[in-house]
Amino acid sequence: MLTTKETADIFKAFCDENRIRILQLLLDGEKCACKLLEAMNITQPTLSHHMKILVDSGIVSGRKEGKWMHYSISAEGIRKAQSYLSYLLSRGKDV
Amino acid sequence: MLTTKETADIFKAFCDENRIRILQLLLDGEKCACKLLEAMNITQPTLSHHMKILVDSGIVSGRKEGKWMHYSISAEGIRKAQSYLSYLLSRGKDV
DNA sequence: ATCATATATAGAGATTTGTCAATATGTTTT
DNA sequence: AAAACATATTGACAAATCTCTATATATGAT
Repeated sequence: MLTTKETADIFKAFCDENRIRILQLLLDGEKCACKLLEAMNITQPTLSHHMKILVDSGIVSGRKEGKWMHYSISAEGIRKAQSYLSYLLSRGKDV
Repeated sequence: MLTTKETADIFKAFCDENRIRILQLLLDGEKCACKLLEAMNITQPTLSHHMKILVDSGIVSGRKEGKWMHYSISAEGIRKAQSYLSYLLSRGKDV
């Protein structure tokens, strides 16, 4: 079971538009930070900032290979978020 | 299909600790704003602010009855968030 | 060793978000 | 109509977040 803060932190990964775009880019598989960077209209340090939030939250996993960082969506992280939502649904009433 | 901003807005509902606590309180069913207020250590305007975010995002639905507002978790809203996560999983690789 | 490249970190400014006190709106009771 | 109560809105301040420039670190190539 997650704490209130842990839960909020996981979902923080999804509440910035640039991070949603990054996830969109990762949908078709692992990508290098440099590829993400050229696809987005932000500076390199800003990308680095967002990748840190995504990785720390467990939603994305990073793999270092030489001087490149390869990022991909982490099924395990997504499932953690999913199970919280299921938990809410399991007892929520309405519609 | 949701826009980037719509997606981010839905998840914004979950990224504040007080809102997670509110959802926790709503787990056992509909509650009046006054009940939420006495269970939480925030002022009435602050609660009102958070309820607006939760309702606007579709995660919670509100029902007015006389002078009371009754809030409950909206299954439909939760499902929208769930389906975005499923979408990420459907193509994400890794673990 | 030096240089070039990829990424991370530090620090500063701008924007957004959360919080409160004060006040407004809407509803019920007297 | 006035008073009492529940909730919403406004406006101000504080804290958190996003973004940038400058710089540091790490790796590979010359």
